[in-house]
Amino acid sequence: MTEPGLRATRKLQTRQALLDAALALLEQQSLSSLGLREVTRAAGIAPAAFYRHFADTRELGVALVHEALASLHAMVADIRGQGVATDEVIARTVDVIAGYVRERRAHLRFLARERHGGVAVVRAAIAAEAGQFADELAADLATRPESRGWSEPDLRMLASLYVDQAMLTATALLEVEPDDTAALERTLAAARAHLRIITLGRMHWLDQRLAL
Amino acid sequence: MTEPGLRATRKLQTRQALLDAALALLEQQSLSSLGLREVTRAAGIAPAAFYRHFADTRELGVALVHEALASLHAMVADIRGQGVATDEVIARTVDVIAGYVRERRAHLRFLARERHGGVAVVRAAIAAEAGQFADELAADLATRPESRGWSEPDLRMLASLYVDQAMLTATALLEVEPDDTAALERTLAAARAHLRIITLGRMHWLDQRLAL
DNA sequence: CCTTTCGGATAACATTTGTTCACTGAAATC
DNA sequence: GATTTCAGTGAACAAATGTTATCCGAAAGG
Repeated sequence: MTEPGLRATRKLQTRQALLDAALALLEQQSLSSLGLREVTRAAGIAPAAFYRHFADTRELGVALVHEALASLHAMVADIRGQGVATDEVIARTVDVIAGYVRERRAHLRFLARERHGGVAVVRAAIAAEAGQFADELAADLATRPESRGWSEPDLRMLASLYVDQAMLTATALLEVEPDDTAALERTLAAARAHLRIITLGRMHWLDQRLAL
Repeated sequence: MTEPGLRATRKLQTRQALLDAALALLEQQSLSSLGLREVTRAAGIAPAAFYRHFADTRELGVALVHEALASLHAMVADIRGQGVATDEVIARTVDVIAGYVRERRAHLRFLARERHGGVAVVRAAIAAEAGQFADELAADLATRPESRGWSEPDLRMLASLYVDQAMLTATALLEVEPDDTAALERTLAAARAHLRIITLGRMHWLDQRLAL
């Protein structure tokens, strides 16, 4: 394994500057309207230098997807690592989401905006990562005692519901003004209630498959 | 009440041409990158004529929101109008959503894209309409026998969960190729399962408020 | 130490953009 | 029937865009 090299690290620095500048600009617009010159101007480099790192703003968008989800992976691993009781899981999950919204607001806004945005490759990148998340969660759910009797596809289905719901909670939190504590608590309460309904449904999934 | 007038109807026609052209263009990009000239070109009128109808492309976006949701209101009223048994509701709901995706694909894609998109006024317009939907649904749920014992805020919470889930199902269907029947059926099955979990959770909401 | 590599700067280009202004001609008003 | 209203045209503008080619200088490699 070789050293990074001085030139390579400098290159990574300006690449990061481009990503940071783009992320800041994307709080007020979407990727398909993000201009190449706009980004280089904000990053403090010449327009032509952009091509040393990305061919497109679309390609830059894909890089942002991976950057945004790298930190999220670690965070989720944190929850499922420690074995918590079921009644704590809901509270802890919502707290973790809220913390992520607080700390990585720009990243999350980008994901929410581009998940159904105008750039196909970015949509695909996000969908792939979200699917992987659901896979990981399904594998984790399979180890829990509550999942006795659950088929593998059903667990995957449940996991995707949780992932979707987490994303929904996160985007709802994005709409809340960060210092509006009343609205924040209202949103958090709704998120907890939604999770509780899903958990209740999960508990009774095997009760009466045909009776419903 | 006066007649529409010949000139007024002609104006409405070109306005509609602008909306149609914009909607077509927005299948491959998002509103914040939609150009005024681009729209007028596709609609077949001079760029300057745009200002006779909208001040902005943002304003055009808001008009599109209302156009998209007008037809949806009628559709939802259709479901809740006829009293169907609970076990049919899930199947019918998913069918209606699937039908809407088939018939109003472009409108729905626009809504999904701009719900968290880069244009604040459009986001606000969509959020307002979605909230109204949840209100209507909550009022409808209150009349049903299954809702005995539910508080009003809890019904509102449940309604918003249903609305969110419907939107999620619709956007999932948008990602499916229209002629890929296998993928379509897979997506529909997942949607039905998700709805069933929520419905099960709803049935047991009052069971054990504190036990969870 | 000399040569190659390569991230970045500078300058120029053809296009496209939003907005304005004065205009035209047909519908509406009196 | 004369006059006013007004949706749409055509031309012009300054500004901004993506992309290319050429050059510079420092790091990397021999």
